[in-house]
Amino acid sequence: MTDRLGGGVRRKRPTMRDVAREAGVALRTVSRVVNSDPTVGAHLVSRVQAAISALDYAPDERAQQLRRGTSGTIGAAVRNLADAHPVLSAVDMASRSHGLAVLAMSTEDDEAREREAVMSMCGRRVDGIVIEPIGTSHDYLSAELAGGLPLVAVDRPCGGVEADAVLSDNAAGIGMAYRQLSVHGHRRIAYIGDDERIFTGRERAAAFRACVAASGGPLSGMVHPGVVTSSRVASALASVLSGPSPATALITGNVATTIEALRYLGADAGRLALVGFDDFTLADILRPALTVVAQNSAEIGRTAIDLLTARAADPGRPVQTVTIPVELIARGSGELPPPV
Amino acid sequence: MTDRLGGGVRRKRPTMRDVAREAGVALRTVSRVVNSDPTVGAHLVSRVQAAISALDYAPDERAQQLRRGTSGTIGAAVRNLADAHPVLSAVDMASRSHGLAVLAMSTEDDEAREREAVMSMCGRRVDGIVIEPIGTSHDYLSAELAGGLPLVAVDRPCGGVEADAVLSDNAAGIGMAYRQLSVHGHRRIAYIGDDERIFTGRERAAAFRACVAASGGPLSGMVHPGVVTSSRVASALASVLSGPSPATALITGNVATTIEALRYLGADAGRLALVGFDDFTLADILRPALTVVAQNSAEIGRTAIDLLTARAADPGRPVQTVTIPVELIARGSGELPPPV
DNA sequence: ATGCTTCGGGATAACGTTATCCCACACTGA
DNA sequence: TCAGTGTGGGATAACGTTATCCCGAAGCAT
Repeated sequence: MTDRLGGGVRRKRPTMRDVAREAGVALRTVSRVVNSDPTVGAHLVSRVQAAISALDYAPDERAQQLRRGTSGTIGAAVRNLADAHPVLSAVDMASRSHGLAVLAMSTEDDEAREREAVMSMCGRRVDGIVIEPIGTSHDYLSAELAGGLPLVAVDRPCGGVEADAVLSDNAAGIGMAYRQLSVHGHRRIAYIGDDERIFTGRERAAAFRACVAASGGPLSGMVHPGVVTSSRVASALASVLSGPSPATALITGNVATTIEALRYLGADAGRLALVGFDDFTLADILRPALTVVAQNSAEIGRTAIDLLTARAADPGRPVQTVTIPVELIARGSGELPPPV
Repeated sequence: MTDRLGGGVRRKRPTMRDVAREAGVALRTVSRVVNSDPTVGAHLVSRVQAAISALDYAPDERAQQLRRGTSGTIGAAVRNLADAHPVLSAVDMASRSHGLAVLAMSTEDDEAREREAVMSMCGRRVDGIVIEPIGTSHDYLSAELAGGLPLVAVDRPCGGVEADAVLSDNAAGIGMAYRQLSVHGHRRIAYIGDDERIFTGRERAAAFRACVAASGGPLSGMVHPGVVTSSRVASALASVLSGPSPATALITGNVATTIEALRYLGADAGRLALVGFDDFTLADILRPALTVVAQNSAEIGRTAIDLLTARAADPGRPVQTVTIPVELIARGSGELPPPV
């Protein structure tokens, strides 16, 4: 397990002391040159720089961090590193523009893993954490938060602790999807999505129920939240499409569900109107092309970093939840008419 | 730019010294308890642990790293954090099982960015680096490599320096694709892929030419390497499909090309036999489902970490290039017959 | 009772930086 | 010539750990 690297005899790196000796100056002078302190004479500067490049010296950031008290790194605990992750990418970009590096770790949708990752980041004394929370309770973080750790939840709020959050406007998104299908003549609309123990699953399912209630459509047997597995989506879909008055349209609550639904429908995909929550790369290539509610990942990432820096500057500021608008992208599948 | 966080008054964290004072023991004893040194008496251990949890103490890993001389972190410089990145995910998994964390940074296919990212990792004294090289020359790394930095190139080799590498068997993959199309009756097979300045683009185009030569098929106008843009793929495809004897089958050299080709073909996708290099999530949902040459990302990631740890253990070992087999997954698009 | 071993645990010096002090040197003005 | 004034640059003490020593007390045999 913990075999950490370094068995071999890796040549030790030159330190500031070595540079000082090489240049024939004091340690502190090298530090001054490295930090471009203007109080160093020009020819001393060049002598030190010569020594630096002669020895291939590069400062040890860990020592700098330790001394300075700041790490220049923010942690990003995301659900998954394998799938496309536009938010992580946006976080990376925004961080870079602040001179910060991103320590990305995946939580694999596992509560223990999440905790492990976050604690490891704390141990590394990151200057802040962006988290896509998976666990329902994050009170293990309360000590850190009380200590002033800037933490921003993305996509879902943290449970049990007060923390800044950036969320998508789930209710509005479901509303857009529902309206689009209604406008195109659908009355019997079904929803399949994530487990309601998950925040987004809960919000989206609730929003869907509200839409149905508001429009007076049929509700019973039309809402299928639950863990997203191939078989569960398949059976939910089968039940929704069978019986005397089957659904003519479907809203899927996340990418995984959308894909499983498409897999199940196969060549019959064109028979059922479909709007998926969340966009993905190939949605425009499918036949019919997929109508989606797209989240603004770039904006989410940027906002997360903004909140992080704001809290770092003022740990006492009130906790804030920012909701980012979503957008309906009509590509065809959501505009299919109901069968006559 | 470099505004680093920390403007606010973040409460300072408890240190080992604080714990020692709280528990009424010596500093060193706390360290012993933290590192579970067996030479500490049981009741002292519990007293120290009580103090630790009373103060919410967590050791500063940076100080540990500084003192121990090893960082427990490996850097991963990958082209892109936004797209699906199964190799990064595999690297993350494999690292975790070694007790290592992964510092992931994206290079955005930019040579300067790559250098910046790698140098930043070196400054953080990572124990090793996994890199998906983008630049053609990596001699800025020669000093680090000479110093014993374990570095493994993934997907493409580094240029100008000797370093371990894990590559996919590009030639075999193109061979499989070509054979599959031949077996299904195609004679006029075209190839569109990445720029030949890029290693994989070069290897795959060369392998394709070799296949054509070996089978005695037509070559002229059939090979289109170049930068992958929507317009270039479109015009290449148009040229390949026009004229008196158009191609009846196509091999695409990477995911981006595959997707652009599908976008261009639109509803006509079923008319052209197609095999894509590299698999992706929705390939099985397309109509017709896409036949691909799949790389073994999990194996690539695992092997990279293996090479890394091996070099860390023995910096003097010979540089090694490992080739990972690829696999043809027939889903339909590559098994379409030529039009009669 | 005394000498020897064993073993728990405390000072203290690193690790590679930066920040605080403080001194030595040149320069100016009377 | 001497006091006053910057000013470049060197010792040295942190930052929060761990490793090396070393000491005091207890256990054992004689």
